[in-house]
Amino acid sequence: MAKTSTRNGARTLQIAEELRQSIVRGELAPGTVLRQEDLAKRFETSRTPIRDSLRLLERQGLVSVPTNKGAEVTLLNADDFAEISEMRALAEPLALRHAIPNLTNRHLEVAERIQAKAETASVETFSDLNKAFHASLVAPCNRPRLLAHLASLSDLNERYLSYAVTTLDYVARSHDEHRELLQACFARNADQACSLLEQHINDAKNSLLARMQDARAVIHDGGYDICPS
Amino acid sequence: MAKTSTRNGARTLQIAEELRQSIVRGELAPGTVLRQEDLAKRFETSRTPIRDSLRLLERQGLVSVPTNKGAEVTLLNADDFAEISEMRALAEPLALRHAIPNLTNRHLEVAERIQAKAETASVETFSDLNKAFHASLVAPCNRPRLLAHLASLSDLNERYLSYAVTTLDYVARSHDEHRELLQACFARNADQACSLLEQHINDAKNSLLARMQDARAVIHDGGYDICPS
DNA sequence: ATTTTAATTTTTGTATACAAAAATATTTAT
DNA sequence: ATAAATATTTTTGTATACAAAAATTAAAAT
Repeated sequence: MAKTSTRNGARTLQIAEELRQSIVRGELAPGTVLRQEDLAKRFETSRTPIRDSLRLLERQGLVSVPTNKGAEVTLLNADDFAEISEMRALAEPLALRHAIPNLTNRHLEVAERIQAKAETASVETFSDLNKAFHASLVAPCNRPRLLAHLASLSDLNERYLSYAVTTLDYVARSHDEHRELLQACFARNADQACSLLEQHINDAKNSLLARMQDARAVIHDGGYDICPS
Repeated sequence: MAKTSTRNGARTLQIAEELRQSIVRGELAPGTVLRQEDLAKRFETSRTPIRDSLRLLERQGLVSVPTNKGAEVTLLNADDFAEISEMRALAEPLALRHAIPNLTNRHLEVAERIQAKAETASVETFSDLNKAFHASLVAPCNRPRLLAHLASLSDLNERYLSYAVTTLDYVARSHDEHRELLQACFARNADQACSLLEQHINDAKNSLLARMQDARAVIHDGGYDICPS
């Protein structure tokens, strides 16, 4: 929270990153209105870098910044999650297909290590490591725009994971699927790897959508948003 | 250029839009450094809204805004164009598939009218109408994130089109493909429409890549960027 | 003459002050 | 008491001033 680095320019990025984590981890609930003055106080700075940070977060789809109104942490809902999953299921296998010819064993060992860590990790760090695992496999695809697109989708996905991964049945299956995917990558079997990845993303979608349906049924029947606050 | 509306907040969006057009149309060449003070003078405002605008354009991938350095109109190169085309070839047929069940004849007539206009349009307005045609077909897909993604890719694509569409052989083929695509949509033949759309995007990619190769060979053999300025 | 270093200028980042819009509270009329 | 209108407060948008970083120019050393 405190001002650790006073270097010019870096501050804005630092604030954006801290806010990003707060949002992704759910500390800043969906629908929360972010007052510029409050944030300025929290980060011991003026409103100018705060406004810059909010623009960066808007680009990542984590807040909406309507003119003349307070910025708002974007809401989560089932349709949105389904859409994000659909886009990932399309784009990530493409990236993996291009990455596989460039994947060295070193790359795969890094992915393996991340996965091992994820399997013993707490619920809080799971979604972070899950994201890192996916990123590590597609990283060598040599397509910066595609990677940026996936990173953005991955961040959005992480938010939903943090919210919905409270029971561990999905997590166990996810680990199995990651292991299987790793095997296909080690074998450099592009078709199988891409197919497994697509399935994995769709599995996650279906599991979480089912959970969201349940949660909705319990909390408020008619509503739609997870956290209308 | 002049201040037409002084309403609070709207100014930033207006500036961003005007800059966007300048960049997409090529009036602001790739690699051009954008000085905040210069832009402030041009738009008769202060640097604050200029900085906001630059952030918005950064989100659209039209400028890069490194800290403590001047913002720069992003460069164009063949790899980048190929990547953008690849992403469009994947995402746009998906959107079309979801749109077709919702496509009314009204929608298609609008698309037809845009296409008719495009066929008699000047080179300057062609890329604009081309973008509008594509947008009109996928609009009813009911997936806001996917549409935003496509809009962003479409803007980037427009830049390349503006640069490379100087001869009209590609334009003629593009018109044919658009007409064929429209027929498939009128027939509500989703498979055919999606396949035609994918082909159309790949055709455009190959045509323009070939042109870029030629241009490169003429202007500077070793280089890569179209406009290294 | 060339390279390195230092001084200067330019440009961006941040803080603060003021203006415009939105939200809230108050008053007034019914 | 309720609803509409008005006044007040709060909050965002913009302009300006100052600080820090980068770029440029000038000077010095080799």
